Amino acid sequence: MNFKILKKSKLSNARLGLIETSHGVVETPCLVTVATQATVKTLTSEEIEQVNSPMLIANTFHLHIKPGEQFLKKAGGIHKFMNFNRPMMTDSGGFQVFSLGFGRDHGVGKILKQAHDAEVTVNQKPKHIKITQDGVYFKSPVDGRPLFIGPRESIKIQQDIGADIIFAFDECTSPVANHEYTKRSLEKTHAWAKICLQVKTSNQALFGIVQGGKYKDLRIESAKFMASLPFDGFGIGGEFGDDKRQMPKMLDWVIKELPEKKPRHLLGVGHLDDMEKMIKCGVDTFDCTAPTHYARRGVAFTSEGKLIMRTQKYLKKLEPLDKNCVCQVCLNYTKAYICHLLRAGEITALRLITFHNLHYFNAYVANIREKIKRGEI
RNA sequence: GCGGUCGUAGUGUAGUGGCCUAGCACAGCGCUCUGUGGCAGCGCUAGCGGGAGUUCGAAUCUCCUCGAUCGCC
Repeated sequence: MNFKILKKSKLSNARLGLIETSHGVVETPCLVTVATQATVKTLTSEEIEQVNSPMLIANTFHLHIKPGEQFLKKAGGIHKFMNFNRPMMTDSGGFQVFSLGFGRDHGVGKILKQAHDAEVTVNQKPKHIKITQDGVYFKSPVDGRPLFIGPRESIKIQQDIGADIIFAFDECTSPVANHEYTKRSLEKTHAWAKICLQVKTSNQALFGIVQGGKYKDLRIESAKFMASLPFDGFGIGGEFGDDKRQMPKMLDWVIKELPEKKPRHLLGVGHLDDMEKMIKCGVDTFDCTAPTHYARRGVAFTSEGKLIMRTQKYLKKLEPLDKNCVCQVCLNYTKAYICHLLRAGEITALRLITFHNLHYFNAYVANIREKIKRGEI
């Protein structure tokens, strides 16, 4: 992988760049489309290209469970397996330490909407997983058999999967973790980061992940630590405070410490109203489930806002989801048809909305790139 | 015309005298979803066909009435 910076904004920390890999070149900033189980749910790989998704991120934990990295390696790697020839990333499994651990216990996501009673303290242990100095014991959601993933295992799996960019194994901490817990967790994440660098033998790009929760001292410490290591780029993980309006401030703490010449990936954040703020902080790539996840709940993103397509008010609307959109769904199908399909329980509705949402999100980011190009942000 | 069975939210149903200010499912409406769980979670709206009686108390018992359905003439 090679990263080139084409332009730096004079108004903000935003920048235009190119990530070059053996599977092609990606213009940044860009949204990385989520393909956890080697698929963008409901779409074929040909369709992923049609919605202009430049890069995908799959998941180590899920692919380890099925079909297994040994098989993926035999199949010629993930690109060949899923017939997708653009750049790909794999997430390390570190997010599952949170989502299957304290996140599940407390029913919280990585971004808190409001104050929460729960607190993660240093002596607390998650109910369903076990975190040790060496890694994490999970139970397979398929058959309950024990799974162990640490930095060595994660890198090994990611090498076999064969994405262009891989991530160091980390512990994504809960937004309700206190300072002491987060500090201890950070020590593990840092130790694991070094191990990841040591054990990697492939020529894949390896990104270290900055953690530290909402705590300024820890975020800065983590960013400095990761920056001191020979990573090819950086992930910014974990949570962003009790209120996502704080996110730009927290990104500033971190990005200030990261080397300018290397790409920065913001993990798991990217609602439409977040994008410009993040990009102005200097984020190059980011991934988010919103376009695809909302699509499967029947919600379409348009220039008129979020449309809940199941409601009966769309049953008779013989017009496209978005009049300004040029995607194949908007050119060929109506709200009435999509509404009918949703209410009839037909899976094609989910496909059509997924296709449109991704096209819409990708166009939205492309527009932000244009703004940087024109010197507007 | 006679006899039987049955009428509970939009739909399908639970409930056979007090634990029913009537439960559930789907539908409707609203909210949630950010390193992903397609068909989810939470909330709201909405009903005992109508009337009279028995009873301390009726969706539940009695009578009348309306409607559905089956059988017989």
